[in-house]
Amino acid sequence: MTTQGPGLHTHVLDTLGLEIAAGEHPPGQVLRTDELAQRFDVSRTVVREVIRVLESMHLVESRRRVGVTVRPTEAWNVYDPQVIRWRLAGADRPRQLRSLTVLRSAIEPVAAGLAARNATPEQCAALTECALGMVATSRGQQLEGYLEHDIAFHRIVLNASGNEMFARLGDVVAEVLAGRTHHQVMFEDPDPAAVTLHVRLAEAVREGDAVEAERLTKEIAVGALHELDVLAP
Amino acid sequence: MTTQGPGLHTHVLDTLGLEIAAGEHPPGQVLRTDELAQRFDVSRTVVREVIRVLESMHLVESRRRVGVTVRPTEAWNVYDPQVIRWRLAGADRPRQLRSLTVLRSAIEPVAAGLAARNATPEQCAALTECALGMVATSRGQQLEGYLEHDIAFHRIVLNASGNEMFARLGDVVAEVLAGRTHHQVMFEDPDPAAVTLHVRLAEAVREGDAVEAERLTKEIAVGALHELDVLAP
DNA sequence: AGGAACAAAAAGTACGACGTTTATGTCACA
DNA sequence: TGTGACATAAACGTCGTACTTTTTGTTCCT
Repeated sequence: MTTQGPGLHTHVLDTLGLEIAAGEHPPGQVLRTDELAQRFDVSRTVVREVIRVLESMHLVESRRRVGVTVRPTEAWNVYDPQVIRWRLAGADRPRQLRSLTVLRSAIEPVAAGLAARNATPEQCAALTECALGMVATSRGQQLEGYLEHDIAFHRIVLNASGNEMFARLGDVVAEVLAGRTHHQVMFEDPDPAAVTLHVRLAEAVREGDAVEAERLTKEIAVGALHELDVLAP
Repeated sequence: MTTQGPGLHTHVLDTLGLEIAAGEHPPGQVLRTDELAQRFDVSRTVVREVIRVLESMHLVESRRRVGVTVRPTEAWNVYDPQVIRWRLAGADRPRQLRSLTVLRSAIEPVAAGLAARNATPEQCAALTECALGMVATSRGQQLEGYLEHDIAFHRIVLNASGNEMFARLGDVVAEVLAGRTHHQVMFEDPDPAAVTLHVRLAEAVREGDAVEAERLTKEIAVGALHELDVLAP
């Protein structure tokens, strides 16, 4: 997936963002707007708009008389879903996947605890449905279907937490889960233990058992971390 | 604080971002680039660049023949420090402060635990120094000095965790702490219990006691949450 | 009523010109 | 030889205009 619809601007932005995230333009390198316009065969107007967006993500910095400088990684807006996507597509996907999974392991247990207190009946029902969907697709190479339910499940938990910051992490989680499924062991069925944990988590949330929900989510998280440890360098 | 240096672009971006974050342009409202150009007395070029940045933050959506539509809050990139600053300056600062504090309460304990394992001697020393600075400024209306040390302290912990996603949350924490200090009880000295907890946390990190570091940070977090509950609606 | 052709509105794109800042080199002077 | 003022040029910043494309509303014909 590149990004969205048509548009000259979109193409240039996506290409440049991908390149920078991949480290093809090391920090400190300067890009000239004229050169970029020539390279992509677009007007300087389009390039400038792209630069402005990249600048708002702190991927580059534009200064007069010097040009557009690529900024070091520490400056990047690493929570921007767009940036995350670019980085996950690049070379250090493993590193990125790991740090995002650690982030999940911090957030999701707390979110699950809150969800147990705040989830609406509709959310509980949807959660149970997702868990059942995971069970149904957990065997026989139905990884795409499983992934879909898995993403939906975690998204519901984050939304049900009632905290806006948690809810907006749904996209990040989706990227992580998708990345994990698509770039690691496509030949194995998901861990049965994880499936069970999700089912029990749906129950705990439905029953309003916050501490159990938090505990189960922590277990899911450590499972995910362990999975990364065995499957990645 | 508006944002950064000079530049026509910066001014328009900041003004519009502030207005949208404040809800002055409700979701669904359409802005026309020509109108904006007229209003700010700048060229359409400048307006378009601003729109593109706003669009990358998912604050607006630009479509042909219809105009620039303001998007609902759920779509916003609420992790973008710029967006956070805009929202914190607006009307629903209390709500925002609360959800950010909950986020902190999820992240920082885990980060502190990691910091206890990974912190370098230099980081430990800096941490202790910050804690001492907090003690020194904890009495006698030195709130600005205290804030400075407090921010530095938490930033070090997040950095020392070794996780990039945690580290990049330093700016958010800084905004929260600053917002809390500047918009609530400026007349009271900080809670002595909190000061003690920070000192003990610095010790725990230095000694590599991860579980104690996590526990102490949780205590700090519940203290902050409680403080919000008594001081805000 | 239904659909197809058409017209208008707004953003998207391009281009060329000029302004502004600032890194850098040069020259004079001590 | 070193230092400071000054000129220069390179890059981005801003502007105005003209043209293109897409979407949408309207009108007219069947």
